Amino acid sequence: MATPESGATLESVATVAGVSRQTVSNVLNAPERVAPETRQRVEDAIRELRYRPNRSARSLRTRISRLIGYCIQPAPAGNLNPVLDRFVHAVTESAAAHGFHVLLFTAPTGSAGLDRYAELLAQRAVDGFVLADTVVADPRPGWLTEQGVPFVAFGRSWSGPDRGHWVDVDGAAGMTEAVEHLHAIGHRRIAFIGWPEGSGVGDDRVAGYTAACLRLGLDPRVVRAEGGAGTGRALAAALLDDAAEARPTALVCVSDESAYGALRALAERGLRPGEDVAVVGFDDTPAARLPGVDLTSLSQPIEQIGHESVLMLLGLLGVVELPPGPEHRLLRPSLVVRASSRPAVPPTEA
Amino acid sequence: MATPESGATLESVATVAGVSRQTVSNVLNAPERVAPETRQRVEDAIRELRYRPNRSARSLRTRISRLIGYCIQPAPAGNLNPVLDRFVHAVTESAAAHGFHVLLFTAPTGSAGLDRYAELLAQRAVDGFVLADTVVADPRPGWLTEQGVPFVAFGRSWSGPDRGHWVDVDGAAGMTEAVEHLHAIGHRRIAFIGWPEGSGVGDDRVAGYTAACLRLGLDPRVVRAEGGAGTGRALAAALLDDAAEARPTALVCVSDESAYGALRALAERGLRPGEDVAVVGFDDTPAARLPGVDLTSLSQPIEQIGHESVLMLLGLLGVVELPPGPEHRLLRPSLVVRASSRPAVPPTEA
DNA sequence: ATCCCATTTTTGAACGATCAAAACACGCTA
DNA sequence: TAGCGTGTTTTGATCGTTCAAAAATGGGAT
Repeated sequence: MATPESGATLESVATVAGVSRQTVSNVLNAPERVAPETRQRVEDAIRELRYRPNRSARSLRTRISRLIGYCIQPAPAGNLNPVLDRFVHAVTESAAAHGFHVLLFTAPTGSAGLDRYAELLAQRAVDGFVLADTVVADPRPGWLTEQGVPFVAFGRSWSGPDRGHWVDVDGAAGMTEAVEHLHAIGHRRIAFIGWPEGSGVGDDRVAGYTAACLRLGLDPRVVRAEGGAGTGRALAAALLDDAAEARPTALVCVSDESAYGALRALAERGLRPGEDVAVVGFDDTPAARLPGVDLTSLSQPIEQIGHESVLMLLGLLGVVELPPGPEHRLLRPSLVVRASSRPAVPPTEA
Repeated sequence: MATPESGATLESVATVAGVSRQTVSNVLNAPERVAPETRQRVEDAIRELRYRPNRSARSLRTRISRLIGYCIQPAPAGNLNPVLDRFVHAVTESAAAHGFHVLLFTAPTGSAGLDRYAELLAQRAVDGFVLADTVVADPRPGWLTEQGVPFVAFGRSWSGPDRGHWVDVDGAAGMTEAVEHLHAIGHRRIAFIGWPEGSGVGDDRVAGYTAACLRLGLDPRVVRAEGGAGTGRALAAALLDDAAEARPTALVCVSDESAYGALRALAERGLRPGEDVAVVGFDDTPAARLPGVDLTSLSQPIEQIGHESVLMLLGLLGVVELPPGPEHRLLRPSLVVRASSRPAVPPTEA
């Protein structure tokens, strides 16, 4: 019948191979200690019985669960950010390569959610955490550091001391690249549509834009407001309704969402994206590549971030040797040029 | 210092409370067997020591891991389906209410991925599975049933015998509601933009559309092709370029993606959605509610599906008593009416 | 033949919980 | 007083693995 016979244990494998428990265990955990011939016999028995070590038993003895905790925040309604989706996938995949799995849980945001982390630790359900959705003044990095819990965050801690290990995207570098691209195809009046000061991520991106402008001898022009597509539309509208000689020929947006708003503002004025006014977003959301949208955007190397986060965490856990680098990694986003900034009939320059 | 003192065990709690291990265990698992006064003393000790049962130890003894396996498929590039995101969240939340957590893993699609499921089972890492992304001829329900593994699928098995427990959305009912809505606001020539025959989900939706048309005395008109937004645009274009008296006044689309394509076809012809031609989609993706899109769509009760899936699975596991219902639940989507089908200046009818 | 050392294998104990059954306490009846 | 039944608590065994230390094995040197 060849049922999977999930009842195989170390003991039963040992019996079949004619050795003791511990020898089987050694074949799995320290093969070099076992004589080659014995090893072969044991491996055959393992295959024959389809043996897999029982996770709970192993975890009980070693105090390592081989599980990584990952908290999914309640997604705000109408959120079209599939970035975290890809991130989770990458984390899961990278973890699997080392026999680890991801344990999902939910928790309220802010310090109210710390209980859930504490609970999992007390139960010894996880060995460490990967944090995403980190926000300004996030209590988690500090708390976890205090507790001595291994963790890696996707996103710097923007306020307070920079505690713990993290991997992040260099938003400033990305925006600089965007400005340089626009400059290269002829644009000279490039404005920035951003968020209010105080959001770490937003400030980082503005900084990259401003630096690039200054370096290229352009006047930085930044407008800011709280919000998504709706706000982007309003901010863009104001810029586009400027007198013709002051009106920007290119809009760099802090996010794809703002950029969608900006595109709408263009459409309402009969302006063609890419031809009359260039638009660049950030995140490279799936909608950006839809026909008829075709938004130039900065793509985050999400898969790599997930991979590096896991590697860093496994390093902290002593599962792999920690690469010699620093406690953090800053990865560059890559500019994906589409129609919204391409054809570049270069605007006539004053 | 009040460190979390994660070293508390049954034994240490017992010592503090002046009772034996087993009594503490009983307080947790069968409180009615313990004298009220003793119980109080034990509960105090538990609080004082911040004791939480060690998951591995418990799981080793009881053979229940309190983990639910969930496989995330490699998302196809450019996938803008946030439905599964919400589903995972709902599953995680519902599971937490019963002390369960979700274990994420990845696996290739098709029968090549079954190994990963087998591996987790052999390790006794999970108690059962929640399946999503079920497709036609999905090998998983059959295999899991054969193995006697508890599982619940989001989505019927459309081909072969209907094996196992599932929760699904009644696509036919949704489409019927869409047609009735369009009929009520005056439309008489309602066409359907669908997928080729053979996709269970697509066929279900067409069936609902056709049934409604016949009941209302309308001529069903179905066009089909493989694909997403691009295809939707092409199919809609063909319909809209019909002679005026044959041209449909409303388009019911098998998915929001097709609907976005259809909207684009309208725009290219200077037709206003909702006023000249009504459009209805399916899924209520976030983009549907964007200003300037405003697509009427059928919203799937994802949270409820997640919740019911977990409940059903826990029933199979004997954790909660199985509700008396059948092996499956079919939930109705709800129609969210937006501008693309609203103002209904009713088209003049022949 | 004896002893020593390095290599390989085996034996008890432990991880922290629950199960099954035994022991204890107490009031009631015969 | 012995015996019984009910309610409460404790004791020993066990789940499947790994750790630590002990035991066996096999040469080579003395």
